[in-house]
Parts: sequence; C-alpha cells; structure tokens
Amino acid sequence: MPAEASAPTGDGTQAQAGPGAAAAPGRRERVREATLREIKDNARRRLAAEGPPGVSLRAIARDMGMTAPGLYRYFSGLDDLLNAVRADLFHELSAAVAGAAGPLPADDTDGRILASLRAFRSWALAHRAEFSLLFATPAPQDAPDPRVLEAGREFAASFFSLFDRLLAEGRIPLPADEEIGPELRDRLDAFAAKTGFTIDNASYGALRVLMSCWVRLYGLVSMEVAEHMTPIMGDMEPLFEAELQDILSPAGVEYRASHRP
Amino acid sequence: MPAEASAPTGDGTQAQAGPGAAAAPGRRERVREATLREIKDNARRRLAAEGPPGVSLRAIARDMGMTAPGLYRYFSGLDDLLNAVRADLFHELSAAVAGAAGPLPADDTDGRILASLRAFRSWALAHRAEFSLLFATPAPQDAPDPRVLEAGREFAASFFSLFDRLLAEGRIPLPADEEIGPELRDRLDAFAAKTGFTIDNASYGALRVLMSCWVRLYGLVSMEVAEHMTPIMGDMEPLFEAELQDILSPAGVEYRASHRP
DNA sequence: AGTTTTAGTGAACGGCGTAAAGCTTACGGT
DNA sequence: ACCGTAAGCTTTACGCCGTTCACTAAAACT
Repeated sequence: MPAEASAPTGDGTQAQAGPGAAAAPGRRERVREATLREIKDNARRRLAAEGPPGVSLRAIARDMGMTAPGLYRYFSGLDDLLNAVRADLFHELSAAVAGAAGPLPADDTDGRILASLRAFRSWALAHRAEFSLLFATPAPQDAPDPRVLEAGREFAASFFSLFDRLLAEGRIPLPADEEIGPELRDRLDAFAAKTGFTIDNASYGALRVLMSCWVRLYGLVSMEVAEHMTPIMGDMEPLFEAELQDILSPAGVEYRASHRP
Repeated sequence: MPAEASAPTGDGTQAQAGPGAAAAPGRRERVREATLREIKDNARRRLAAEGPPGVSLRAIARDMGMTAPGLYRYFSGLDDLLNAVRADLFHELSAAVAGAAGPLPADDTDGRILASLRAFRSWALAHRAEFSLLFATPAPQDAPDPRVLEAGREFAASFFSLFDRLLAEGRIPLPADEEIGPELRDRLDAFAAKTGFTIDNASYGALRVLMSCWVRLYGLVSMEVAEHMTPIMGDMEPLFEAELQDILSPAGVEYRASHRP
C-alpha cells in the first residue's frame, strides 16, 4: 500500500501513467542516482564523524535501512566507494578554493590568491577527516583510481590558474633559469609536460616558485589538520598568516590581512 | 624428534640445569622482554609490507605460532601495540637523524644540519609505512598516547638541538621581534614554554625561522612519501635538494651538495 | 609441599568485506 | 497485453578481524 495510490491520474498499473511525463534521464535512472547520492552522503557522514576507518558498507547500509550486499549494485566494493567519495571531495575542495576568489574583482590577483589559499586552509580544518582521506599516504599495494587522479588534476589546476595570472602580469621576481640545476630542470620539464604548462609561458624559475609555494602551504595545512603542533602551541592561525606572507612574497604577491577573521 | 636430542650434557629433566646461570634481571623477565620484542618486530614487518591496515593481532600471533588472545598478556589491545611501535619508531627516527650528524666534526654545524635533514628524508623514504603511521592524521576520537607524545618530543628535541647550535653561533639573520605580530608572539611563547626554549636564548625571530624550516621540510618529505607528485614529476630528489638550499639559507646555513648521492 | 602468579589456549560474540543464490518488482520489446 | 529479462535487494555463508571469558599447564614463590 504505497502512497502513490493517491496519484491523480492513476490506478491499476501505473506502468502506463509513469512514462508519460518522462523527463530525459528516465525515472529509473533518477532513483538510482538518488540512491547513489544517499550512499555517498552516508559515507561522508561517517567519515566526518569517525574518520576513514568508520566508513563501512555494513554500517552505511544499516543507516539506509538495507543490507550491505545491496550496495554492490552501486559500487564494486568499499574501495570503489571510497574512491568515488575522494573524487567528490576533490571537486568540492576545488570549488571551495575557486569560489573564495569569485566575489573579488578579476583584476585583484593578489586578493584572489590570498582568498584561495585561506579557503584551502579553512576547508581542510572544517573537514579534517575528508582532508586526510584525500591526502593520506596510500597503502603500498593499492593502485590509484583514475577518477581520483583526474579530480586531483582538476584541483591542482584550480591552483595553477591563479598562478598563471600572476605570471601573465609579470610581477614575479623569478630566479634565473641558470640558477636551477639540470636535474631539477628535467623534473620540471616532466612536471610541465604532464600539467599542461609549457616552458614558454612558464619558465623554470616560475615552476620552481610554484612548487615551493605549494610545498609550504601543504606542509602547513597538513600539520595543522594532523594537530602535530596544536598541543604545544595552540591556535595555529597566527603562524599560518605569517607563513602566508612569507610564502607569497617570493611570488610577488602583496600580503593583506584578512578583514574577516 | 628435535635436534636438541643430541645435546652433550642433557637428558632427563632440564629444569634442574636451567636456573643455575641466572643473571640479574631474572630469567622470567628476559623471556618476556624477548617475546615483547618479537611481537613488535612482527608488527613492523607487516607494517612495512602491507601498511598500517595490515597490522592485526591475529596475523602477528599466527606468525609467532600462538593465538591472538595470548598477545593480551603483552599489550592491552591493538591500539596499545601500535602506540608502542610508534614510540619505538620515533626513537629510531631520532637516532637516524642524530646518527647522521655523528661522524661529522662537532664544529661543522652546517654540515651536521644538512646531514640530519637529509637523513630525515632518507629514513622517511626507506620506511614509508612507518613514517605515515607516525605522522598520519589521528582519528577524531582517539586520545594521544603519553609514550608516543614523549617520544615525539624527543624527536623534536633532536632537531631543535641542531638549531640551538646555530643560534649560539649567532649566524642567523633573524627577523626583528617587532616584525612578528602579537598573536604569533603569544603562540611562540606557548611553544617555547612547552619545549624548553626560553625567549632569552631564542628570540621570537629565531623560533619563527625554526618553525618555517620545519614546516617546509615536513611538507616536502610528506609529499614525497605520499607520492603526490611522483607520478607527474618522477624523482623528487632534485627538488628536495633545491628546497633544502632555500629552506636553510634564511637560517644562515651554507648549502653544500651531498657528496654521496 | 602447596599456593599463587603467569603464559597461553579454546570457544564465543559481534563486526567487517564480499561472493553466491534466490526472490520481487519494474522495464522493454513484441 | 504479455512475457522475458534485468535491476534492486535480501538471505545465507565464508573467512577475517578485535576482544572477552573460562580454563589449563607450567613456572615462581613460600
């Protein structure tokens, strides 16, 4: 006795009434998509609440009022689900970083960069478990998932595009190419090749500065998320802001305090 | 039919011959200590081979020819075992860092620092799973173990002592205290208080530089261990060496290439 | 000698991922 | 309008896991 019995047009076989108002995606696929979302949402709830080890198929199924093997219609296993969540999280993180720059004027490059880097930190702190799922050291044997790799690339690109603008403005005091050793140049070539940069528009010096910025930001935020220093120095925000200043000055970005603490 | 049957002196009850040569610590405690080591060694073997999730009491017990509940005589549970391993690993890492500086002359501060930081990276790369166990983001709810905290402090101290020497030599071009904001000064005060530094011998500027160095080194090594960049830029050593140079120059350390690649 | 402490086993409980088989229901083709 | 078929889901089952409890055998102490 489902509630659908009170539908205006129909009784008897609703198979007839169903496909009449069919939208493009088809009803079947819509409910499937909804279930898929529900599974991932529940996975995230547990992830946020209990960390990565708290995510289990059985628990998720229980929360949804079904049994674990049913989830195999949607994911090929726990790893597959986790990878799907990872990909979603990368997209979300990218959006958070890009979104923070959105409200600022397009020509305020410095402001956009500052806002984006702060947004990265904020997202990480507001989603510790998610952050650690994204950036944790993978187990020795498990191969990376292509969806996650792609989403990671997109995330990286959302950072690089900020940098591109900076380069275009030509304000970065770049180290001369000759100061960079030949082995490192090789590696930066490889990096540029796989990320779409060309050495034409981004010199070795520029890539060098970019890497340096990213490493420092990543180290800082990772430490804060993992709370390695928190027990001995408390609130890390002052250190973050001070480092932000130091990180960005070699890239020619003028530091500004955040007006909304 | 064991090989021991061919032993020269013995047959009958060997219980009589045993306790004669008892040493100070007591025989009982020795074998207990040995078993304890064996458990931790087996835990490490699995850790290195399969990463943190591969460490299980049942598997370890199986490897040792006993059953899982028996291990509860030595550890109060899996977490307890993992924490013991963590503490051991911190000691080992500290020793590796300190040991790398050992062979160098005591007055070669720059050389000792370079060797120590390179040793940190080398250890991390040679023990990826162990490194990630030490520095992974903890699950939201689990409280830190005091033994691990203490060992972590010791590890930090092994780094700080290098820095102390640098300070004593007065070669660091320190930022003036006034350049450091009041909030950050508060945090650095807290940091100094809990680590044994005093603001007398280490100015705010010095602590600021120390933190900056550590954050950059940590970020760099973490990224390399997690292999975030490896797929797109291959061997990270050139970047590490270049960063090492940049990291240490604000601390007044003169970079030297490593003679043994 | 007997008593107590220790190391270890065996069985059991509940939770986990996952494979196989079966049942219901809705869809698609005719 | 009907029927084959596939999708969604459950039941059952296997083997792994951490952990508890009751128990035995041996060592240590008195």
